Amino acid sequence: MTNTIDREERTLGTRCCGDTSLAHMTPAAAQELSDDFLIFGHPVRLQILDMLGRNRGQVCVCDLEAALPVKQPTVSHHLKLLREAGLIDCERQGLWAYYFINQAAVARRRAAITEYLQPLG
Amino acid sequence: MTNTIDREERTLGTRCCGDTSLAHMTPAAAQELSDDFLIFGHPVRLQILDMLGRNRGQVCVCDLEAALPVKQPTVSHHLKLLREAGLIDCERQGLWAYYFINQAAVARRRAAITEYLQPLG
DNA sequence: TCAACGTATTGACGAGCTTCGATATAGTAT
DNA sequence: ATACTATATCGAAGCTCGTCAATACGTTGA
Repeated sequence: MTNTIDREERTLGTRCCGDTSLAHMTPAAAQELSDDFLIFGHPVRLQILDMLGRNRGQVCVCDLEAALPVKQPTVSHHLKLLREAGLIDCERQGLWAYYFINQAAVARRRAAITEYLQPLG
Repeated sequence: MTNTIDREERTLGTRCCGDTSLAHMTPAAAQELSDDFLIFGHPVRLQILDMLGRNRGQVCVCDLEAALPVKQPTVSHHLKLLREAGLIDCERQGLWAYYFINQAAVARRRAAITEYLQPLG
């Protein structure tokens, strides 16, 4: 039986795992990855991405506004965040702005997220 | 060529996609999924989970505190959030509290996240 | 030119999150 | 008992995020 957890020898003032076996992600890597999670951490943004995924290339802001429980400035705000994160792009056509998913960018985020989560469970 | 995007016929005051083709996630589903993302949306929590993943069953709070850029009450706070989310559990042994990952819970979150992201890109 | 329209931006407000000092709780060693 | 230890909780301060009314901007149609 390898890797027996040996807690009996612990004395006060002693750290459990004294050495580098606790080596972990750098704070920078953790920060970057948490940003990857955070951009998906809002229901309105999830719904926007879902709608864009189901209606590729045909969705303008007024459509989103009609389907979402927030007002137009808020929709524009979340669209801007998603655009700055690189997850979506838009194409202006006259008055309308048609939004669509940047599939490559989403795939990259999904890969980073999966790579982190997989070893955990 | 199916699914041609037909933007020429648009007139003012008309929504692009008038019908149910925009059908999307329910707000409740979006809220629940965004919570799944949010619990991973902090660098300290990501580092905690990473350390617990690498040192199964041997990590106590003082170890985490030593490796993280925050003070002990903050570590305890994030541990509590992770515990309430079901992602980790702990086992008290004398003065020490040994934390470990709930692998099944992490796997469930990962499945929900992947199921959402996969169709997008 | 002018009014109506779709979208983006600004500014302000409220809510929630993160952090930490202080303190509480509970186990250990002398 | 007493002093010390490890962890949890409390309370407050600071900060970020989400929201929307008001407004700005650019386009369209008359």
